[in-house]
Amino acid sequence: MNIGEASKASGVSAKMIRYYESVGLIPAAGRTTSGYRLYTMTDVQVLRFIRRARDLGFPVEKIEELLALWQDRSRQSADVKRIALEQIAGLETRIREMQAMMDTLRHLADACCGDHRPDCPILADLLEGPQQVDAHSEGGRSAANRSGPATILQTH
Amino acid sequence: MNIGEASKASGVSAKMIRYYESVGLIPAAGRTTSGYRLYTMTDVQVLRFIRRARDLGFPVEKIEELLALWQDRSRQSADVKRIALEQIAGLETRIREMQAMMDTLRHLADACCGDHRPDCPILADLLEGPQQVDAHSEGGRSAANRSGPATILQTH
DNA sequence: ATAGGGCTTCCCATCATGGGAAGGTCAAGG
DNA sequence: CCTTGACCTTCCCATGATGGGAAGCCCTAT
Repeated sequence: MNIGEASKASGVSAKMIRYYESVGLIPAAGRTTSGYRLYTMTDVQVLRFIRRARDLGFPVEKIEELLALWQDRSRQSADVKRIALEQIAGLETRIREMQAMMDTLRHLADACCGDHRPDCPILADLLEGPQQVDAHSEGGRSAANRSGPATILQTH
Repeated sequence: MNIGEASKASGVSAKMIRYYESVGLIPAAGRTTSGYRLYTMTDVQVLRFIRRARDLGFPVEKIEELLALWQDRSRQSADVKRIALEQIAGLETRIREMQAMMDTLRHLADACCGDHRPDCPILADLLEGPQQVDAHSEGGRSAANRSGPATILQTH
């Protein structure tokens, strides 16, 4: 099977298959005499494994561990579960951070009348920083590390 | 004010201040005869604006728009609100995607006994793909584009 | 004068992914 | 046999925001 067919069969782009090979996530594929990579159904299975793990947000580094465990017949399911739980925890953290941003933004957007006038509490907040506007509504400004050294997180 | 002081006063690292200048988010700072950048309190205010917007997850591109609106006295608050709502929508989407991943993972982790034995439903799922295990529990496998061309998203 | 800390620019790395160029290969049809 | 088009190869570049670090200049206090 050429790389294009393996790509279609696995849902992993040819570009990424080469990349995974280059970083050692998968072993170097066999080659034809003319240099074309060759794949077997087993290789495709591995690629599908990788794609599914990526779909669950696992970074390549973790997928390496997962693949190793998969190929280790004497693995302990506890090891797999630990990796999954770590991934869950990471996702949870990032979700919480984004949720905090969203809450703050909603708060601000709600306060902005959004008409032709220039006055805007959103800009005011960005300019002057978090004001204690409203004490009862869940602390007013819990969101997004609004005070302190701000671990800014990747949102793109 | 040197860049170090501006950095401390604004909470933006010197590295990032130079970067923001290089990409045109802020105008080139004044310089001493020896080439040191110089900042005023106004510059620091802009940097703080940027930092707060980053804390809310706005990409630099959007911050450019926000800064332009801020400096436009004839702005319409509707424009600011639109940008904020777009940001909220983007956050919402990413949160939903991650939530779907998390739900799937939790499902799998719950099914994994996590002991010394090698049998592991997590690995089984990654290998064989989404099985219709359980019809009643919210569709069993709604998560993470588990079928179809999978727009894989950045989670790091 | 010298030491130490701050500043400058420039390059590199991240993480996973795509785009594209330049060139070799293969299969089908004229 | 040769051309065409689809496929493959490698290599370089870009993304986005950030940090690390090197080499070298500047400033201030001892």
